[in-house]
Formats: sequence, C-alpha cells, structure tokens
Amino acid sequence: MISKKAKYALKALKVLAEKYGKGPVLISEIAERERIPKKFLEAILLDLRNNGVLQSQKGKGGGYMLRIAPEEVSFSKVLRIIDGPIAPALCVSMFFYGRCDDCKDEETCSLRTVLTKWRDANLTVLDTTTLADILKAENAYVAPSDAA
Amino acid sequence: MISKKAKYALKALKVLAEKYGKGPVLISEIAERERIPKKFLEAILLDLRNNGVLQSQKGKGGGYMLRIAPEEVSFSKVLRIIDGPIAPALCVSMFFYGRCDDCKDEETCSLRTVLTKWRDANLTVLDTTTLADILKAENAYVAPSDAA
DNA sequence: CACTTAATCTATAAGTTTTATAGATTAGAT
DNA sequence: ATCTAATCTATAAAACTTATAGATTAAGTG
Repeated sequence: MISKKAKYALKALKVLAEKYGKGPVLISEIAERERIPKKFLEAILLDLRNNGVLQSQKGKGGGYMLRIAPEEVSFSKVLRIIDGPIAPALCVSMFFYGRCDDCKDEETCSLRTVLTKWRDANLTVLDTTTLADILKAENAYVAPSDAA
Repeated sequence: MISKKAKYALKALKVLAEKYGKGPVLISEIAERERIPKKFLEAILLDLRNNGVLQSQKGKGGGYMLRIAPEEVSFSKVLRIIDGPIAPALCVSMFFYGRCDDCKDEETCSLRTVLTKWRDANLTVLDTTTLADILKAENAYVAPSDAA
C-alpha cells in the first residue's frame, strides 16, 4: 500500500500535468480540487520541488508547476521521493539498498531470489507509467450508458 | 516494502516447507535457525494457524507444521494474512476493498486505472509464487567458482 | 496423578512512521 | 509600502510496528 502522502502527491501532480505549460498553479487550488489538507500538501510539493520534479514561484502570480514534461515523470520517480524504496525489501532495492539485519548470508538467501522477481515486476509497471498515462486515463473515461 | 513480520513469516514457512510431511517443528528451533525473536514468531505462527496455513500440536513432541502443501501456499496468501492488502490502495484491493475518503468519484478516478494495472502486475507474481519456489531457489544455488 | 513440554493467551510498551496543524518568515509583484 | 504566496520551524496526535513478560492451557510420559 502506498501512503496517503504518495496518493496526494500523485493527485497533485495530475493537476499540474493538466496545466503543464500554462503557468503556475496555487497550492490552495490543488488542495481544494483534490481535497488534500493544504499544509500537508505544502510539504509534499516542496519535497517534489527539492527533488527536481517541480518548480515554484513565490509572490503574486506564483505557485507550482512541473519542471519536466508529464511523460518524463514516472510513478517510480514520484514514489521513491515520497515513500522511499519501491522494492519489497532493502536487500533487493536498487536505490535504497541495505543489508537485512536478520539475514545470515545474503548470497544464499532463497527469499531474495523471489523478492527480486517481485521487485522487477513492480518496476516494469512503475518505470513505464507516467503522469501522461493518468491524463490519458482521465480522458478515456466514458460514462456507462443505460442501454445494457 | 513488506514488514519484518512478513519476512519472518516467509522465512519460518520456508523452514516448515522443508520439513513438510516430517512431523512438527518447534517454534524455538525456527526462531534460532532464522534469527527471529521467539515471542514475536509465536504470534506470527499463531496467525498463520488461525488462517488455515499451519497446524499446531501442544505438549511434548508438538510444534508447528504446514496444513497444506508448499505448492499451495502462495506469497499472496501469506502476505494478506500478515500485512493485509497487497494492492497499492484500498480502492483497488480485491480482498480488503474500501473507499478512499479523499476521493470524490471512484468511477472516474484516473489514478485508479493506473493503480489497478499496478495491482495486477503484483498479483501475477505473488499468486503464482509459492513456498515451493523458495525451496527451488534454495537448492538451485551453487557457490561461484574461482575459475572466473 | 504428578511432571514436563510446548503452544496459547493476555497485557504492556518502546520505537517509529504517518498524518497532520500552527505560526513565523522570506521572496516576489505591483 | 503592501499584498501575495511559497517557505521554514516547531509541535503533536494517532496509528502501526516490533517487540517482551508472565500466566495459562493442552498434550504426552512415567
């Protein structure tokens, strides 16, 4: 399960992806539209900015905007910034590798083989899914007809 | 990331899978072999028993054993018992479905489309991976030679 | 029946992470 | 100067994780 924070982040990024190239968006506007506690959202957006995903402008006419194109913002990038490791365990993490303190011998850990497979399946989806895909999903939705 | 508890559970189950059909195994034996705090492990095994994965026997000659064959114990089954939902969000969970309190309209949530895809990729791996696969990985390991 | 073994149950708690809230401060625009 | 909106600092309730301790129950053994 991803954290609420990560879900908030993705929803906020969806809004910013929609307005990509159309100038800055206010925190308060995003917060209202997506029902995110404003102060909490502030911290999230700041985090995304400090990690190169967003760009901000203070003062009147200011706000937040994407620094890179929606197609460039993968889920894995966002999740790593907000939630940390994507891998099911540190011992198979590519960006947050760490030894498992309960593991006797990492080389021969049979669990690790399986965890690696799981990690790769995850990354296949998360590396290739971007904000652009959320937008596509948004537009693809057609209200079900009563015909059936 | 899975919890330590889940990792402990999988490691304990690996031991029990090895001894499948060979009588009960003591909690203390598993705890020592896998370096798991004994009291903590007790709770984990009990949980697995109450959910039909394990079977226990009190008193002398007692211990824990698998109730079903290693090939029948999938990762998804274990993880749902120990860590709960496997899905990245409750709104796309098959076993723990719940509405997201911050979501205006679930039907049109664009994030949900992507989360569903992610969930399915996860399940493809976790439903088909069982304790038997851990054992296979265990036996498949061959120490690297110095030749290279 | 008394004794030993080993799982089971109940209670407690330290530690960490998550999910926020409040208020002061800084940078930019007019 | 003044208004605006992001930024920084501090705080904290709530939930979850990771345990530990001790009493109890069930089963087998002599």
